[in-house]
This record gives sequence, structure tokens and C-alpha cells, in this order.
Amino acid sequence: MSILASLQKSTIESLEALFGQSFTEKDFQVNQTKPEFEGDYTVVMFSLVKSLKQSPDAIGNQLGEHLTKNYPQLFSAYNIIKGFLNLSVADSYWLTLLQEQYNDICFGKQPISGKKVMVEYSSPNTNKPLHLGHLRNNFLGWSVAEILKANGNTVLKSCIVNDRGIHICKSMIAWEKFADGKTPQSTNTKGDHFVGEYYVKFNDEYKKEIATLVGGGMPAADAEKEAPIMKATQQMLQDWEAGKPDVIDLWKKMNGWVYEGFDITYKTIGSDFDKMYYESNTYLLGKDIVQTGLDKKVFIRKPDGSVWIDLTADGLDEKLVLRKDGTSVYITQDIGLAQQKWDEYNIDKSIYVIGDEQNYHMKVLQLICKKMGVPYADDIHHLSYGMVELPTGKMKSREGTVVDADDIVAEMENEAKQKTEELGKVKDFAQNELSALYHTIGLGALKFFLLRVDPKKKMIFNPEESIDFHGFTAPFIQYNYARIKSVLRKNEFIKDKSIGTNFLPLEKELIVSLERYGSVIGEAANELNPSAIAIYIYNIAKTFSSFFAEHSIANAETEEKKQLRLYLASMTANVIKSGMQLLGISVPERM
RNA sequence: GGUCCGGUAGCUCAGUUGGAUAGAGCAUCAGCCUUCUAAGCUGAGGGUCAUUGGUUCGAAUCCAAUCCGGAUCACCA
Repeated sequence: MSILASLQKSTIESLEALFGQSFTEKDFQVNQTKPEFEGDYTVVMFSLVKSLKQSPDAIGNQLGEHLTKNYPQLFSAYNIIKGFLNLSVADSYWLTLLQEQYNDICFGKQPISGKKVMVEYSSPNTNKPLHLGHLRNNFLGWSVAEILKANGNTVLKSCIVNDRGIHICKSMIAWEKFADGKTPQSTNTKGDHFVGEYYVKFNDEYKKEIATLVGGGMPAADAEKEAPIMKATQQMLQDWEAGKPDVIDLWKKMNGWVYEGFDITYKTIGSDFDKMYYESNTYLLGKDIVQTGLDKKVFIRKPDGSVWIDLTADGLDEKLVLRKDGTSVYITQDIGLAQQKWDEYNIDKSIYVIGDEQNYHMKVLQLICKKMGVPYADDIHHLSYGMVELPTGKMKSREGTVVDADDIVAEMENEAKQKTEELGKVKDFAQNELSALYHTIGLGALKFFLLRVDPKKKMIFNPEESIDFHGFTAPFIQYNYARIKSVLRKNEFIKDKSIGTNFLPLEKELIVSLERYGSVIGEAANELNPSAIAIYIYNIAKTFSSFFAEHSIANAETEEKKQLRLYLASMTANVIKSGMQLLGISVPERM
């Protein structure tokens, strides 16, 4: 049990003993004590004043007295300032914690609870390479999955690949028209980048054709539909759906190129999946559910044959679920795929990591599920994250204004290489060790940069300014980890040696922070928010860094102090490594 | 226009769900390497928490109105 939970429990027991009423942890608030006051945790008295009809200080005195007298193993002292009861946790509590946990790599994590969660993330299109926005999605999804695991859930990572549709046909048409038989191999280009070039080519050509038509006097709206390359693309989509062999062959060939490219990127950034869904397999799903919905009168069929759901009563609009020709739309397959996930895996919760531009869509999906009365409707959760934008605005693959994923990773690794060489601390590393280190630092800095902010906030990335390696960054945390490991390599624990009986302020601050790790994992899991972990780990590293500058471990005043500090350092290293792992960031033994 | 999200230091962001004098990093300035890794440490300056009103012991946090920015409201996905 965490010290916070113990404090809540003992406070309830004390209040009940003192005042003969029953209480819950919601009747009072517990905070960490501000550094300018004496104590570790603070119980705020004001909320108790009304029901107890006594002054805050009077209640605080009785409670503080009762807690220190009856729970001496937990609390050693108290003071009251303006209605805040500040409690000092007994040093023996922290010392015991340290002795028991200093070398436990599972510290803070929950045992398996049996809950099964699916996290869908990444969801790429097979007509272009991944960009910085996809990286935010990938890092978030992967990290949330790890955080949920650490909190006791069984997690399945899934991915729906957007591998068919008009946008895929666009790059296919452009390749047919302009490539002259070129391939990724013949041009020595990564497959996803190769295909992406033709997606851009399509749009260039499409714009030209529109301009010509408009120049000839056609209204712009008509020109968009009448442009020959667009008509050819639409014909190709129909041929694809009809299964025309040469189109299918081309589709398979070009998707194959993209997958070869994606495999490399996913391997580099450390994304993995337990289950792949392909839209080419799922796009017909959901049609039978629409029929059920019609029978249940959840959906309505209009005279032209199209099927709709009326969500105006819920503050939304009428939404199409089936076209008049009977073909399905985006939401139709999502309804079907949601069902399939439950049928296949018997999951308790389904999390979709999707950008906030699709908030409306996901709301509609959930509402439809509710109205259909499916049992999992409330267990669908949209983890909505903000877009990554450039100072000039949104990134657009069509127009080539994107920060490419492969490029930015390579740049970060290169940056790591330069800085490492400047510092010259690892001159004895072999070449493969060096490249591994650059990867760890460069990718770590990038992941941390994208994960340290609240997911739901949009973020602006300025390619002109390089991502920092100092301060609130992964390299700073990694650096502190490496410093600890260095100390631990040079100084051995002494068996059965006592670790003394008290703490200096920075030692205390560190152990109090370390103790909170489990609670932080719990919070991050509840809120699906990796930034909670990032901020916490950074603060641990920062506290350690101050401590490290202030006090010597190797030359501590006494053997006891040295042992205590070695334990503290060891536990700090474990928590840093564990927390960074939840973010998908590894930590080097040296740097 | 409807719905939703956001506005905190020059910049990028925290702010424990209503608690004590609003905190970090970057940038600026001043110190600190003959001792465990200076990708570091210590200190300084920097704030009308968009604005106005309300709720109460107490508001950056909750409510209302207003201003500004963004997303979305396709027989696209």
C-alpha cells in the first residue's frame, strides 16, 4: 500500500475514533507538503469543519495527536499552519521501503488483474510514408499500452492499415502514368517514400488538369470531377472493387513496396503490433449490422435507398451509414470492426489512438453502438490527441509540407552523434556500440519531446529549431542514469551493513518521490497519459542531479551514509529505467 | 452558424481535479570542474493565469458572458 493510501486509511480510522462518525477519503484532501513547511504529507482540514463544527486547528490538533500516537510506525510528528495539518512520515518507514525495494525492478507495477484491453494505434495509409504526426500517434499508442500493462492489464496492440480506397488508387494511377516501370529497387528508394512520390505527382497533375479545364471556361467544382486523371482514378477504384486482376496485381505490388518501407521504420522506432487489420478485409464489415439497425429502427432508409442515423437529438447531425448504391462508408466498417474485435478477443476495453480531427467521427461511432444496444458501447474509448503542426500550419502530405519520420529520426541520431563526439566520453566504444548509443539518445530525445506534453494538446514543431538535449529532455534523464550506473560500478554494497537512521533533505526528497512511482503509473493509466510518467521521471532525475552535486556517494561521511546513498542511487536507477521503458525509451549504461 | 477543444513568464509547457507566497525547461545575466560523468549544479531577473462578473473560508482550476485561436459538421477515409 502506498504511503498516501496508508495515510488516508489511518486518517479515516482516527477521525472515526475521535468523532464517532463514518468518513471516506473524499471527506478530506491530502497533498504533498510544500517544501517551505515541515512535513511530508498534508491533510487539509477545511472540508471537515462543517460536519464536525469545530475550528480547523482544533480538528487538526486532535487528528495529528491521534495519528502520531496510534500509528508511530507511519508518523513521527505533526504541525498545523492555518488549517493545514502537516505530517512527518517516520524515517523508519522510508528506510524500510528503501531496504526492501532498492533492487526490485518491478517496483511500482501492478500484478496482472485479468482485464483485457485492446489499443489500436498507428493506422497508416499505404500511399505515403509516415510523418511526425504519425510518430506522435505511434509513441502514444505504444506507451499507453505499456502503461496499461504496468497497471495490471493484459494488452493487445492492434493496427488498422488503410490499404484501399480512392487515395490509394491515386498513387497507383500516377505510377502507371509517370513511372515508366521504375521501382524502389531500380531507383534505390525506400518503398514507402517511392510510392509517396507518386501520390504527390498525382496531385500536381490533378491541379494542372483542373487549371486547364477552368482556363477553358469550366466552373472549378465541375473541373474537379471532370479532370481525366480523377476519372481514371475513380474507374480504377471500381475495377479494384470488382477484383480486376491487373488492378489487384498493381495494388499488391505497390502496397508491398510500402510495407517493406514501413517495416524498416517500425523496427527503427520500436512500434509493434499483436494484431494487424487491413481495410481491404474489413471494408465490407458492418453492412449486416446496418440491417439489424434498420430492423430495430435505429437507422432509417431514405427514398433513394441510402441509410442514415438521426443524431440531431444528441446535438449532432444526420449521418450516412450506407450509400444509395448499397456500398458502405467509413463509419460502416468501423461499426463492423468494433464488433469483430469483441468477438475475436473478448476484450474489456477498446482504445482508439486517433487524432482529434476525428472527435466527431468517434462520437458518432460510440453513439451508434449505444443506440444499437451493444454491450461494449461504453467500453469504447477514443484517446484523442492534438495534431503536430508546423509554424506555417498543418502538415500536408499531398503538398509535401511534412516532417518525414525517417528523416527526423536520422537527424536526431546525427545530432546525438555530434554532441557525443564533442564531449568525448566514450572514445573506447566500438562502432556498433556507438551507433546503438546514438540511436538510444537521438530517438529517446524525439520520443520524450512528443510524449512529455499532454496528449490532447496540439503541438507546434519548428524544424528550424533542433530538439533540445538539455533540461527537460530524455538525454538529461539518460545522463543521470549513466552517472548512477557509473557510481554503482565503482562502489559495492556492503552486506548486512546498516543504512543509518535518518535522512538529509535531498535524500528524503528523493525517497519520497520514488515511493510515488506506483501511484503515478496508476494515474497515467487512468488518464491514458504518458506525460504524467515523463514529468515524474524528469523530476526524479532532477532531484537526483541536485543530490549528486551536493553529496558524495563514494566519500560519504560514514559507512552507513554510503550504504544508504548506494541504495538510493540503485532505486533511482531502477525507477528511471522502468519509467523510461514505459515511454518506449531505453537508457544507456554509459554516455 | 451548430458542436467540441484550447488561451498560464519572451518561447515550449507543468499545475496533484477547489488549498498555503502560481512552478519547470529554453533563452538572458552572475557564480561553480584538482574529488563518484559539467548532456551538470547554485542563484537572479521575468506573471493583470485572455477579459469581466458570479459561486465560498479559499478560484489558474467550478459557473455565466465576452474576446482570440483551432478542429469538425462529405454518398472522402
